[in-house]
Order: sequence, then C-alpha cells, then structure tokens
Amino acid sequence: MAEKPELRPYAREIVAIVREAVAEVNRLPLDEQKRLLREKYSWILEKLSKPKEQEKALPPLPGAEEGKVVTRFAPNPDFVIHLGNARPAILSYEYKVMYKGRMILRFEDTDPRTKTPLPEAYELIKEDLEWLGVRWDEEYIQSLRMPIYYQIIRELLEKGHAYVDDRPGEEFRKYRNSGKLSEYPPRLRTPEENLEMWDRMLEGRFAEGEAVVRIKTDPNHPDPSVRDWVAFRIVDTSRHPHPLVGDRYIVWPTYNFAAGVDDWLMGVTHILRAKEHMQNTTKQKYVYEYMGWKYPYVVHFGRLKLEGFIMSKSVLKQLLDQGISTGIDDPRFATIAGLRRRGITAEAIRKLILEVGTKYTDASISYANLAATNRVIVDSVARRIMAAIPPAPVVIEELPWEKRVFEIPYHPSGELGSRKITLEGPMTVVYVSQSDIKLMKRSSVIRLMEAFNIEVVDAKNDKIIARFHSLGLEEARRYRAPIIQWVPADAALHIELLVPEGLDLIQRRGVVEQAAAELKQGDIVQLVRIGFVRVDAVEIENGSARKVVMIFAHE
RNA sequence: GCCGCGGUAGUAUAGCCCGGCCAAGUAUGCGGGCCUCUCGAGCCCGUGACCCGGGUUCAAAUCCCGGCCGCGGCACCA
Repeated sequence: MAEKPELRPYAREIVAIVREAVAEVNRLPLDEQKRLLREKYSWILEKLSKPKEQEKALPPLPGAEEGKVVTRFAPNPDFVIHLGNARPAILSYEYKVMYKGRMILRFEDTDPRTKTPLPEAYELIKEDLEWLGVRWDEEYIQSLRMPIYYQIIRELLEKGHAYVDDRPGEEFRKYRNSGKLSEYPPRLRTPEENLEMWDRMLEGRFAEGEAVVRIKTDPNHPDPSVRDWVAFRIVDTSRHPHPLVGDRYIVWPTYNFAAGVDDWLMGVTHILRAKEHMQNTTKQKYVYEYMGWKYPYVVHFGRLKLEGFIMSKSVLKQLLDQGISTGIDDPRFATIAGLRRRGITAEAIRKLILEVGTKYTDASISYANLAATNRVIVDSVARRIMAAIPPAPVVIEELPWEKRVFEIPYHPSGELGSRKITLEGPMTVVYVSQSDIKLMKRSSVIRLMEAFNIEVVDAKNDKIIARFHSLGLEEARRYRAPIIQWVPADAALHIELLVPEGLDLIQRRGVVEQAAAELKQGDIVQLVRIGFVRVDAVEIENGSARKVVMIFAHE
C-alpha cells in the first residue's frame, strides 16, 4: 500500500479480503501450503532462501559529499587515549575514508593549569592511533596557534561581540541568574575600552582569575551556561608552565573558543563527538554567527562503557600515582595501550566501534563481547602452545622407545608450521596442569595431546605414576581418554601468566614448553585449554630464555 | 532544581525521519547437536526485545499526548 497510494481509500475492503485469504491458507495443512508455494510461487521461496549477508556499514553522514568531507579527532594530551576516545577517532577516520576526505588530528592543550598536558602524551596518542589503523592528513597543536585565537577575539571585541569582564565571578552570576545580564556593566563597555583592557590582559596586568573575555550571547538564553560564556581566561604559567610553550602565554582560550575557531579555520565539515559536547555547539554558534561562518555538521553519540573497567582519566591517573598500576598500559586499564598489552587486537576494537556506530544512547559493552570479537580474529593466526599452570609432575614408565620425536603442528589447520618435542625412554617425566590430576584419577587412560596415551598406575600420592598405554588417537577414542596438554620436564620453561580480573592482577606460575622461547613480545598465542594470551616479555639469562611472561586475554 | 536528549532480547545494533514489505533483521551471549587430537574455532538448530498508558489510523516499533526510567549539560575543564 506504500507503493500504491491510490488503493488507500479501499483499505478497509482490502483488509477484509486479506483476512479471509490468510484464514483460508492457514486452514490448509502445512505440507499442502508448501506444495502450492513450490508449484505456483517458487520465486517467493527463492527470495526467502537468499542469504542476506551485508557488511555492517556506517550510516551516511548528513550533508556529506565525496571528496569534501573533513573530520577531526581532537584529544586532550593530558593522558593517553582509552576505548571511549577510540570511538570518535575511529569514526572520524572511517568517515574520512568513506567519503575520500581528510582527517585532522588536533591536540587541545589550552589548559596548562587543571588539565596540564603530559609531554609524552602527544607521541603516545599518535602511536595508539597508528596502532588502531587511524591515519590522519593534518596535525595541529593548539598551544602553538595562540596568535590565531588572539587575532579572532580582537576582531570580535572590535565588532562589539565580546567584552572583557574584570569583575568577580559571583557578580557575573548574580546578573546572569536574575535576568539582568543585559545591564551587566562590563557588558556595556565600548569596543575601544574592551580593546584597551584586552591589551592589558595580554601584558599581564591582570592576575589569574581577575579578568576573562566573554562572548556576548542571548542574555536570557534558557540554558544559563550559554549566557555570555568565557572565551579567554588567565593562567599563571609561571606557576603552571605549559609543557610546550612554557610561560610564553598567560591568556588562554577556553575549549569552546579554540575548538570552535579551529574547526572553521581547518575546514572541518563534520564533527563527530560525544554528547557531553551538545551544549558547546550552542555556545560556539555565536562565534560562527558573528564571524559569518557556517557551522559544521555535528554528530553526537553516547558514551561507550566497557563493563568492569575504569574509563575515567582522573581515576586512572590516581591509580598510576598510587603505584597500584604497572603503567599507562596496565592490562587492567581500558586504555588503548592496556588493551593492546593484554592481547586485544586493533581490528577487534575497530569492529566494536563500527558495531556501536553513532547511536545517541550510551552503550555498555561487556569484556566478553570484546573478547568474542577478538577471538575470531586471533583464532586463525595464534600458535597453539602447551603450558601447565600450576604444574604437576607425572612419571611415565615403560616407554617403548629410547628416544622419540613428536612433531606437533602449531595450529590445527597446519598452516602455522610445527615444532618438535623429544621424549626419551624408557622413563620420563612430564608436567600437566594440576587441575588435570583429578581427571587422571577418574580416567585410567589419558591422551597427551598430539603424542601418545598413558595409563595411570598410581595416583594415591602427589606424584602420579603412569605407564605407556598406546600411541594412536584411535585407542584414545576407544577408551574415551581425555586429551590434555603437557610439557616435558627436561625442556620446560618458566611461565608467569598475569590474569587481569577487575582491579586485581592475578599472578599464576607454571611451565611452558620450550617453543615459547622463540616467541617475541607482542605475539598472541593460545595456551591450549587455557586461552589466548599475549607475550609480555621473554626473560633471557645467559643467552637463553628462562622465563616467559604472558598476559591472559580471554578463553 | 533548571536546560537538553534518549528508551528495540542479557549485551550491542538495524528498522523510526517518509506508518503497511516487521507475527521485528543481525552479532554476541545462553541451550542443544555435528565436527575437531583444546574447555578454542567452524557448521546446524533453538532461545530471547519494540519502557508503560492513552490517542490518531483500516493499519503504530514508527506519528501525537501523558507517565516512568535513564543519560548529558548547568566551569575562568576538555
């Protein structure tokens, strides 16, 4: 009916007919229905059976034209970026690619006092972005653009759209909240007076807190915070030096001013940002109006929360300062560096961000969800390695060989090569997981994965005694033998597995097969029957590996 | 409190603008089966949602009103 509006007047009659038809069809037996469908309307079946897979695509950007889209990611370099920041970063990048446009990276470091930039954060953020696969075309740092902001505000002061306010904040608020803002004395100053005061601000005649520059807005705007908002304030940089420009400037633009001005000057067409910036759009639009600029399209989205993780920068900093964490890349953190360190891939993060998209409501993702996405990516490329954590020795007797070499593939697909494990006879010792001991007590026959079957002889004491049973997998199946991973005792490496759990970092010790010595930091492997882990460090002693430190990612 | 914005399965998301192809799709989770020398992966089957109440309409997840719940903002932070 959407397609044939001319039928609408007959809707009532048609509905009656349709009801009757449906009832009639429903009275037929299911088989009869199917038969009729096949005979007369096979095209419907075809349509139904067609697989409808479609790559999850981002919704189109309003007003976007190919080749003309400019997005930006504008982090504050007071800390590294976390999963929440990855959202605007990745979306800005994806849209830039989608529309073959440009992306700008802009460091917003205009508050040396309360959000003092971290000197190393500029580089660390770029490294994180690069790791995420985000590529930008231009790069700016706001603290290096101060003359530009000064120039624009001068113009606004000249035109009477801004004024210097040298009164205490309480007094301003008194006027603002009583609906008398239009009578606020500083607001009534002439442009000449304002320019003179502005120069005095620049000269350092006002101390911190003694003067600000306000943008004139609707003095009775329903949102009080919008009314004559602050564009510049004074920061005593002799006490709070800026890591990049030291004490060169004492008059600093606020976020709303600097970001608003830059978006225009840099040609940004589309701003993708979280909803806490909603009111900022309203504020910034005044500057745009006064300057005759066109405000970019804005897409606001909700917060992205990773359940069980701390996303707040200030809390993360606190944990860092208290020495509770191991660094900015602590695997318990949802910082990009932290997620990377515990074995989450950039591809998984990207997929997650695209899945969440640009929806306005908050999204709360569980780690299980992120892990599931990661698992699929990592599964086909992660080597399988055996470890016993914590280890329990098993003595195996009656081995029918003096020496036997087992070649074990690194991946069930056989595509990741293999390693060799040598076992001597007639007696040897292997480590198995302590948790598998109870398995051995229950089942008489056990298969050592990819090797041979053993039969438990004595399991009364801590030390399990077993003997060779058979070689083939078929026998193992016949005896319904559990298949477990194992590590030869004479070629075992120490392993320390760090398992992040909430705010705890649980340390588990065990042994891992010799093959782990060849791993490099950053490798993601699967410890068989334990889960996917990332190699954090391979500790070398006298030229050979002694211990491997791994961080648990997920099952 | 005041401004603004939202509510689709356990979670996330599609559909909402432009009412009917929606007895609501997809992913993940969960349950079951197959396969596999891992408790992983893969394949198959199943499970499960339109916040509530009114209204408009032949027809409402979609439009309107009210309620409830949630979120954001209310800085000389970004």
